[in-house]
Amino acid sequence: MKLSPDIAHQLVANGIRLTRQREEVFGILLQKRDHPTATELFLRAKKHMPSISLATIYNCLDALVVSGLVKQVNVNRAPTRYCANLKEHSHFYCESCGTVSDVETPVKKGWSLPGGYTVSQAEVSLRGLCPKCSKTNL
Amino acid sequence: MKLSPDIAHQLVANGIRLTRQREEVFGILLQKRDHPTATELFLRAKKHMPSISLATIYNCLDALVVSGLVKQVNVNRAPTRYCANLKEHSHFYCESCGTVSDVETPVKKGWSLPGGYTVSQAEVSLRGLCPKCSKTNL
DNA sequence: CTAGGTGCAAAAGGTTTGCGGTTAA
DNA sequence: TTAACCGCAAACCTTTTGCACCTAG
Repeated sequence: MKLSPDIAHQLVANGIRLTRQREEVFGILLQKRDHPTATELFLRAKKHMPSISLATIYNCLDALVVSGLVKQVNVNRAPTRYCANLKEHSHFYCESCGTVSDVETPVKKGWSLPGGYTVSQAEVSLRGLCPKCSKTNL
Repeated sequence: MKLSPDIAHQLVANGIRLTRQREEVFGILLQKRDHPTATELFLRAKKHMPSISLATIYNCLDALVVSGLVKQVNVNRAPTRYCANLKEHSHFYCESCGTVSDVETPVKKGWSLPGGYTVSQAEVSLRGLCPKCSKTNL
């Protein structure tokens, strides 16, 4: 997992230390892009680092989010999920199999909002059936 | 609060009973369109119906959401909020004062998603500064 | 060396569940 | 009448917090 240089740079730029735990969490997020929850990350991290604690997972996630390496994704009525894809994209929650996948954002750039609102962040959440489940449900 | 005919029709169409508690919860949602959380709804409902319980608020919300009278709104890392505005719109979360307001959806209809995804629901969540806070922060 | 991070355990919300009594239809 | 619903309390799950020990810089 040769990612230290990148992550180190980003963390240092935000005055945050690089620790083995943060590397581990970030590495997992890069490995399998399935938007795990904090608890899922905890279980996976324990395989390589049995002594890691859930509180540390949350701490690491905060550090990674603050330094812009990771984004939070919220799906209705479900625990927060995390993702390391920083390109502009939307999240698609499959109502059949529950997976969350990145999809191309079906909207054009240039958000103009009447009424004096200053937009700093936009998130598009989609729900429906993923390609796999669309076929199965025929 | 003369809303029984509408709500009754919608509920009955979904095989759900009209109860005083559900009327109360729906009424509150219509009164002050500030996207309250379940706990906020509970506190407001208790003023007119002191014996109502939080579990009932959740039950009522489920019934209202299932029957399409109310929508759920999720803001990152915050409790679920509810809204009775069924027109197409987005939600704007003000990072300064924490209010959630309905705003015109800055995207055009006709979501076309490549790759075989079937979209059943789309939600656009925006974050930033509301008009009031934009002025204050000058 | 030492500020910041880790691990543990306990607490704090938000939400769900089980159950005896109540009520809309 | 009776299936659905209510209120209560306990359970559940995610997330936060406090604190002693540890470690990256």
